[in-house]
Amino acid sequence: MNTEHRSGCPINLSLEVFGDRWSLIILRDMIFGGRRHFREMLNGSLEGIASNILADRLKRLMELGLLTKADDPSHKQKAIYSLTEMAITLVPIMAHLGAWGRVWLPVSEELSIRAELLEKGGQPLWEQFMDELRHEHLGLPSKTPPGMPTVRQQLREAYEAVLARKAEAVPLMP
Amino acid sequence: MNTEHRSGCPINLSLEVFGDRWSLIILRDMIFGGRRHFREMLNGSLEGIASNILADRLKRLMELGLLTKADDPSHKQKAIYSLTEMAITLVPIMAHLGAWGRVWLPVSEELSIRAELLEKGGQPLWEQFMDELRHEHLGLPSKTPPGMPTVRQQLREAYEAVLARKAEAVPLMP
DNA sequence: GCAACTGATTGCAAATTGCAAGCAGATAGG
DNA sequence: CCTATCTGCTTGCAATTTGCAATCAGTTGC
Repeated sequence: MNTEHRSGCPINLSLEVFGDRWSLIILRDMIFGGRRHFREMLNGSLEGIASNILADRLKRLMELGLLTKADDPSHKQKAIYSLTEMAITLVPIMAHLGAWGRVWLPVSEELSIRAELLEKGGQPLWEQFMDELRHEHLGLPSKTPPGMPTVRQQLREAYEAVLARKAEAVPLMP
Repeated sequence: MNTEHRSGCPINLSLEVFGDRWSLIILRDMIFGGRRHFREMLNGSLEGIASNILADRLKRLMELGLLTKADDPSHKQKAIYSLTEMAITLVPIMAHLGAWGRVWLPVSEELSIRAELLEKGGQPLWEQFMDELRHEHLGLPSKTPPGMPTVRQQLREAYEAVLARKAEAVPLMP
């Protein structure tokens, strides 16, 4: 890991970690999209990341301690990437970034519904989400009751509801 | 302003605004360091920004609507840069970034004391700080009582207290 | 007059990015 | 088997961005 830092300022050091155009996008897809494999991230990315950049950033994020990599038992060449606690605690920052972008930037409705939900849910929802991520990526026991819908499910359903409503309002095949 | 976006996702759009190594550093120095002039930012920057990059980013941040520029009456070639409301509402994000960096990255004590104070103060302190920034940069009437120390003063005093304590513990000139 | 200061700009080498193609090994279907 | 597809990842190359030093013209204080 690179130990040359521009300064010891917390904001600067945070920027050195994900102050580029791709690192946070990758983490976003892992956190909110549940992606764990190279191809999933490569093909599922809305923004169209290039494979060499993805490989480079995954390596870098591992060196920085935000991700770990393990073999996937289902396929000998498949690797599963997991978030570390360090990355999971980015959830509040993601929520704030989304909330800020929703106010000031030309977001699309279907892609911003998740940010809206996350903003309205506030700290308690973020805590529940981080708990779920710890269960999913670190194998910790989840505190979420079995019957309760997961945060990712809630986000997904809200997203699909918007899509359905838009499809009805402006039908592609009347 | 560039209108080509990679996607309408709020997080992506936010990253397109300050997903680089310098934009947020400049805003940090303006917000927390109170810098308003080109030279102040150029020479005062801990991280050593180059003048062409600074000029480019100031221009870009103006085009994006985060900064405005006005003539300084005291010097015909001097320009004063002001934060817009859009930039002022980044304070909570800065606070979270600082808090995260303080936990996970090798921050220096004297530079992280401000992040610690901002974290402990929470939303109420951020609101007061944003109110002060609106007064300073937008000319709005401040709601802060006259006798009350400003947030920037508090941050500055805490920073200097740490410096003084460290100087005593490890004196340069015994 | 002149040095210091103002917000920049320029030229150039180095690093980073984006894109397409290609890689070897693993697996699935016929 | 045999081939087609999938796996994570690498390579080559052009285009862009960055970092650094030097420079600029106008302004100010002395």
